[in-house]
Amino acid sequence: MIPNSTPEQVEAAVAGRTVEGVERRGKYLLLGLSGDCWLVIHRKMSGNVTLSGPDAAAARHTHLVLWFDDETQLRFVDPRKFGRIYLFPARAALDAFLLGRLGPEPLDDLTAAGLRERLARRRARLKSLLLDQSFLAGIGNLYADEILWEARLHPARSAQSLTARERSRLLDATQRVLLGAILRRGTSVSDYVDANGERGQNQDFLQVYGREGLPCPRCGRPIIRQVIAQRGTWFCPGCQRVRRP
DNA sequence: CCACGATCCTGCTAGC
DNA sequence: TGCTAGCAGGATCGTG
Repeated sequence: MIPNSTPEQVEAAVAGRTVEGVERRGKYLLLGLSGDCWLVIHRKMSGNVTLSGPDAAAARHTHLVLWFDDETQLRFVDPRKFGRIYLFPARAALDAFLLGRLGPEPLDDLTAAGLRERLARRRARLKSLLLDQSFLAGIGNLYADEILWEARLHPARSAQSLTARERSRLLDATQRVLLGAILRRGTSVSDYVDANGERGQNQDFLQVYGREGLPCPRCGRPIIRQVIAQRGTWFCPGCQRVRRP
């Protein structure tokens, strides 16, 4: 689970250091330690990062525990072991790693002109693009489906086929869906909990994801599920059409 | 450039 | 009740 280091090196690197800052870029959690050392965690499918007291029961599949002076523990628990822990000896090395993998932050760095230029260079289907972290950072399978529903766009539409109006809807939908999910402190469709062990609320507000057969909240047609871009994809065949009716 | 399959793992559940 | 096939919040690599 440590692609660019070893457990021994991680242990040696974190010992005695102070956490000076916590950042996020895409789906990567960045822990800035004293002396320009960076510990980076990606939760992938099933990982959770929590803070707990020293006496809290140890969950199965705990792979990393950071002990702080005040007895607090940061724990990384990941049953499927898809999660990854990286160690970078300097911010420059971390930035180089992220630069090659991540596109702009949808809520911070994305403009209408920026999105237009990025879409113009691509022919892929919208669903594939939204899942592509180098196109936009941080969007996963369920948010991709929710965004495309909100924007009334078919997941198999090709990027360069979008009209200016549709591009605008896509940008608005992306930001609205992500902001809504953040406001509700995340989507716990399964085991996700935040650092305090609290489940999010956004799973109770999903419009299409995981809702095959249920009526579209907008037009009432039953939601359908198809595999698109290798992933389960839920959308409304009534208001998300490849071509206008 | 793009689509797709395989791969890394464990746990849950729908269906028989 | 017990078994098993299928599916799951992700990303990478190789093939065509």
